[in-house]
Amino acid sequence: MTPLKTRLPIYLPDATRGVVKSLDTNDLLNCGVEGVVVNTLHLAETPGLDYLRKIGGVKKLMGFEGLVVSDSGGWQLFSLIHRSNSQGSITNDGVFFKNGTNRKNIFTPEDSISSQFDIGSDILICLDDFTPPNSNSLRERESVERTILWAQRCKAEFERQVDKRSLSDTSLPLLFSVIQGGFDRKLRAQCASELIAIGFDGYGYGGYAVTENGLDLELSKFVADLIPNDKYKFALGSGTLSDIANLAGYGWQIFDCTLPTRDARHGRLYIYNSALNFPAEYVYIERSKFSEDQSPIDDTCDCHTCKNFTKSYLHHLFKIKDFTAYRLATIHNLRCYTRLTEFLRKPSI
RNA sequence: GCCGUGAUACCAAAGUGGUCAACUGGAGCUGACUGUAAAUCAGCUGGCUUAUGCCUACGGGGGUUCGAAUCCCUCUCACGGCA
Repeated sequence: MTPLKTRLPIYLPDATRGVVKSLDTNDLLNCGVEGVVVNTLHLAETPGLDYLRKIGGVKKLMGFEGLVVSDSGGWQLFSLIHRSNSQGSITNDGVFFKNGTNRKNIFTPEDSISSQFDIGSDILICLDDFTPPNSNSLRERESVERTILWAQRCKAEFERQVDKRSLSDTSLPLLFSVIQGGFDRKLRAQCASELIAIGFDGYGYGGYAVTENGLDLELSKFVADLIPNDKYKFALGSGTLSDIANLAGYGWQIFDCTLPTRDARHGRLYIYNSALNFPAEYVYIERSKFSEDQSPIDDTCDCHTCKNFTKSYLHHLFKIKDFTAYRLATIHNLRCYTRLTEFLRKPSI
């Protein structure tokens, strides 16, 4: 297994379509962001896998040399299917879905893996069967069985692709699978042990871990403990700053979450120390009380935004809806996340 | 001075006899967002108080009517035209 060249824990913002919305790769590096998560399904749609293969993958597309994880695309399909009912269905063969031209497509575990090779990511994720939090036990059981079945097929396809592409041992990407099972610990344990038996480089915390009361911390710990310590532990989709601090304490090492970037675009900015103690106090930058505020968003922050601009200016940019507002806000929120992971990497005294 | 048009809640702007405490924007206030079809979405924004309750409200005053933001008279102000 090729070890990751980065220190852990690490937070990877979501660059679903090959961009962390409103930022370029220089911005990412300046925020201390060392990697991103891209989405297989979205990239397959545009710019397309043929093109990505031709130019040498998404890193070339983005001009980014850092760590790239590709998500399988399963979550999107299920999310779309659940959201807009009857736009698709899930079977053991794969996921059937309708695309923009109303043609019915199937997306299989094999499709997902070969697509991820075209994308050229460092970490590939097996297609898994995502369940929403209100799923019944029958559905959860089905999800676990299918996730295991698909993981086997993904691993087989992974090995096929390695041969086909004549990849050397040093250039092999990592393959992660995802532990499902909802809130049922027996199912989680069963899913984990069967996936571990198949053998992957890392394991993800699957499903929708967040409830009305936020992240289920005890379950997160339980699932982390199911994974051997010589394997990577990826808490998919998590979380808030305080979630990540907690999850890292349980052994989770890799995180991705849309929250900080989306919050930024929606004008909800973080104060580092406050945000660690969830529920956090936020700077809702569009509030009129900031219209003449000459201080930075967070005076403990060393990001480009805080070092150079006042809340007053940010407020103004948001009010006039200039794109720069979203960029500067995203830079700040991301820097909060990298500050946290940098802090968590320090050996505790 | 005469003629015309207009004056609606913080701003803009609907409404021209009852279903209007008043459409809709903006502004404002609270919030939401966790493997991104999200530069998005929700609630509130006259007062008392939280109720299928009362009070005060559509420039001021007066009138018609069972009932007026809506009709009439008058005053004030604004804009346009003619002197």
